[in-house]
Amino acid sequence: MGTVGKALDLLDLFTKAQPQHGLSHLARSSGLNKATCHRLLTELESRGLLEQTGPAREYRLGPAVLRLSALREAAVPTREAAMPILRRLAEATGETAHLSHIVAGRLQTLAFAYASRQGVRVMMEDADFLPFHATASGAAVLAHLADAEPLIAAAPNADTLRARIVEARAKGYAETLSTFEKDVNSFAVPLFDATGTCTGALAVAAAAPRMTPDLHATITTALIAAGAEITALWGGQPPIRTGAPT
Amino acid sequence: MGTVGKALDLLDLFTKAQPQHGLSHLARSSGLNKATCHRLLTELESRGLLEQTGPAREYRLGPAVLRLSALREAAVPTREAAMPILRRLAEATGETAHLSHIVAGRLQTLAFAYASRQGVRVMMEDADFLPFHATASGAAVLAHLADAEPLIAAAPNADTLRARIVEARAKGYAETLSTFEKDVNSFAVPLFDATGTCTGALAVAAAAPRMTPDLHATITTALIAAGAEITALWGGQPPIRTGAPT
DNA sequence: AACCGATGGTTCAAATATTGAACCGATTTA
DNA sequence: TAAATCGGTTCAATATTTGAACCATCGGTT
Repeated sequence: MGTVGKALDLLDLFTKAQPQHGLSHLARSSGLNKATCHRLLTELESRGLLEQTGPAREYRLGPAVLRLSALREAAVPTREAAMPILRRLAEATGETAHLSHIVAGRLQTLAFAYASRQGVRVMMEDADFLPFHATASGAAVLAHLADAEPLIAAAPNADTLRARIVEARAKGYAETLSTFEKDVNSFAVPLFDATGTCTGALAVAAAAPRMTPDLHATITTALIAAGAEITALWGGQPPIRTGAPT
Repeated sequence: MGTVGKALDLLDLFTKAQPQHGLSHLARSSGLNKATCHRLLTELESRGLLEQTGPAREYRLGPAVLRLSALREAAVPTREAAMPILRRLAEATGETAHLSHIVAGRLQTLAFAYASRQGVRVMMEDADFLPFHATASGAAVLAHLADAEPLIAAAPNADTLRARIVEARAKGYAETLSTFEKDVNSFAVPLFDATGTCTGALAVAAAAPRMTPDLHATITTALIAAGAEITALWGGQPPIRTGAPT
């Protein structure tokens, strides 16, 4: 792996839960030598991707990332464009909707929306990574990804995951019951870009105790419609169904 | 300069005006060898900071930057927190307000807001860089920056810039008349972080033909108030006036 | 006050990754 | 058809990165 790869890996250590890190801590959790780590950090800092805070000299993400994301959204309005649809989906179903994107082989949460009417909500964190093997979004994506096999095989629950994926292909949406989080039923559809490759997922996470056959139907139909809308908005097209009857 | 610095410099080539670049073009405008450039690009791409588009194989900013910026805003809500104040400032003055931030020795536009009532607006691009020597924001910042001298000396108009800075220190705001853009009068105040260092500027850009003594007064008072508000919001404090009478 | 174990940061020879001219095949232009 | 792009690759020469050991400093214990 090249030097810049190591530097960029350091950025992955910054999360919602841990937005600040000291030098030694970063060196430990990245496996890099302290001196190496320090050099990479200062190099990232000099470009504004990181900054050092007050007297503790901890590192956190810097203001340069704001420019990059503004440019990305201006060039490819992935997030902002999808937000209204996401909000509508949350309202229509009365549950939490969220959008995720495949980034460097991982599933990254991009955005989410709550239904205003519910007191009990399934809470989400954006800017975090979702495990492929334990989420409906993961299954929806794996069902339509080109080389999903290695990812599936690597999962701790490869068998049930495989079953979930087969089901997702058949029904058009993936479903998990209290898998990633207890008492949360999740439903997800894949999203596609202009080349027909699956690049993300749209999901609804519902509180399990509320679930009824009616709500199930409401969610799945609204979800499929919203998914098609976002895919269209991204200039995308669902892939041609292979093996369909003539 | 280290390798990661070169890689990060590549990111600077992506702008609002030029959001996509081919390999050869990037190599040329960065001065890097094509092979080197290609390696750096693929490394950036592997982490999702860049992505390659369709058949032309051009590079553009990737979805990973969205995660970084979401985390940054969650940890340090620079932009979102200031937006309401920025909008209020635009409405109160009837002109265009904008917010910029010092990033790696440059002045980066963070956000802007237009007044709804005006047909003629001073237009802004966010996610771009402002020249220190030709903008009110630049002068406001230089007036309160620790080691501003080298930047001032490097300016093509060091003398008039120096005068503008002295005036900014005295009045509490900086002013430029048709400097950066023709027929635009700009006003700016510095913003400070918790350590008392100047980290950005808040500005109002007004259409020169509209300018009257009344409007001038409206703008400067609203600007100073809004600046103090944002500084306070950022947990900042204006520096202690040195050399003030006892 | 001396000691301990942290912290952030620096040094420099040894090891390793980076570099760049030349090359390739594929398009596009003349 | 030929010349000139384009994106991408190769490999020996080279310059950069690496990491153990080293400071100085801090905060808590004994």
